[in-house]
Amino acid sequence: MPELPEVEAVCRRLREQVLGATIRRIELLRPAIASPQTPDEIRKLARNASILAIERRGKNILLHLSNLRSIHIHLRMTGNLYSIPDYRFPLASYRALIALTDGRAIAFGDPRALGRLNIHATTEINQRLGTTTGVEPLSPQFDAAYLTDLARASRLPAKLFLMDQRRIAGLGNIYAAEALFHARIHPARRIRSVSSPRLAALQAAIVRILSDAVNSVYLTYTAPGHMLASESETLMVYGREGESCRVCGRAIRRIPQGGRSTFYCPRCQN
DNA sequence: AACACGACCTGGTAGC
DNA sequence: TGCTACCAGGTCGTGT
Repeated sequence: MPELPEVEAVCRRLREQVLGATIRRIELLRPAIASPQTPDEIRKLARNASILAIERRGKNILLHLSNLRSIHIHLRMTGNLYSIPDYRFPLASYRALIALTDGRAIAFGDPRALGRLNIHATTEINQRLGTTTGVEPLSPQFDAAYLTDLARASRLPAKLFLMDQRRIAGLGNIYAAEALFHARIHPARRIRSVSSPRLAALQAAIVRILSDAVNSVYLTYTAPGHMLASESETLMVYGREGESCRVCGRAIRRIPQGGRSTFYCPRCQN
């Protein structure tokens, strides 16, 4: 579910609420989310550690601990994290609880249970994420020239190119489709064949869409199952198959790409 | 090396 | 009502 803006919102909220807190115990209500690590292992690796920093990298969340280890969480499709005042009455969708010494807890809610929680040495995690997550699209490093270089080196269709976390980290199915609409690029078009001005427009669209979403999502992304409500009105193509394009009026189309649905306007995007 | 595809999970909804 | 089929914001492992 969550793409970069939602994950960023989760991190900001956690920073406000649990930065500096000490972990008393981690309870894995669904042990498989940590596999191959066991609940015992997870408990031992986090015991009595405090949360010194909370970092987002792409869609990954890192809780850096005082014991040189980090809790690595990926929300996948339906995950969410929020601090709760009392962990004695967990919801059925909770997959893990990080109990804090002050009595509160961080709940890892995830109806589909596809999310992940692991703990490793911080250096180890850094190493792994270094190879699996690419540039931060909201960092200064991500400019038109950077995107153009990436594009010229790829043979992928535009949509799949944007979804590849090793190149650009944080775009998912919704924002990739939206960015392509704003840059007027057909999602099936090979990214390397897109003109430089269009790539510059794409870079600008990515930054603008993600920035806007980070700000609006931060206000609304709280309870589980409550995500795109506020922005669904501003989506131009995602989830709008058969509805008319907000720019030209043509019917929005849906095509499969990489096993997922891609939405686009057949007139505006080419 | 660069794909496609199933697996991993649950819940909601459309259609019969 | 109840069943089935399909869909969902992500990633990984395996196969061609």
